Amino acid sequence: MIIKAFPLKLELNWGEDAKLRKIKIELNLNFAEPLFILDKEEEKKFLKKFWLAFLEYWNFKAGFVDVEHHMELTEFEKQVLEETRKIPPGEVITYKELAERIGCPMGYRAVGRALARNPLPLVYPCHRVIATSGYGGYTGGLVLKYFLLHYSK
DNA sequence: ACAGGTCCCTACC
DNA sequence: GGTAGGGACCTGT
Repeated sequence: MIIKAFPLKLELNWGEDAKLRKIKIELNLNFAEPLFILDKEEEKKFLKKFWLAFLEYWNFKAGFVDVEHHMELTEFEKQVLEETRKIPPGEVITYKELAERIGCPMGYRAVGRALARNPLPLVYPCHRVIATSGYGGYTGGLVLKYFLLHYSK
């Protein structure tokens, strides 16, 4: 399923259990395109769920997209992602700060690695974690990270 | 064993 | 005083 919420393009993968597995996110500046593209008719019911949660985030009513999902990750990785949800919208913390918050002060590098594997951007707002020296990295590209931080929160 | 979405101290300019 | 280089730290494959 593809959703085009200008200037974002989201590609969503759902499990048979109707839980979200993966989001691929990228910038898409072509606005003359259909908003939703469903692979199968039965995806309609997932779409509604997601779209409502997405709008809450998009309209600054929620700090992240709160939707049912399933992830195959280690405890450490889950802990890292969970911690990103505690960062208030509009604020950022560093990889090091996040490492300290989960009680692993020397693990900032492992934190970066865990964030790089985040299968659900926006559901876990990993874009709010930056480097002490600047923006750090983002799997969807730094331009996207910059956009999310400054125009979306 | 190696690779990271890092950090920080050290040179050098 | 800015920045390039390198070693150290931690986790997952």
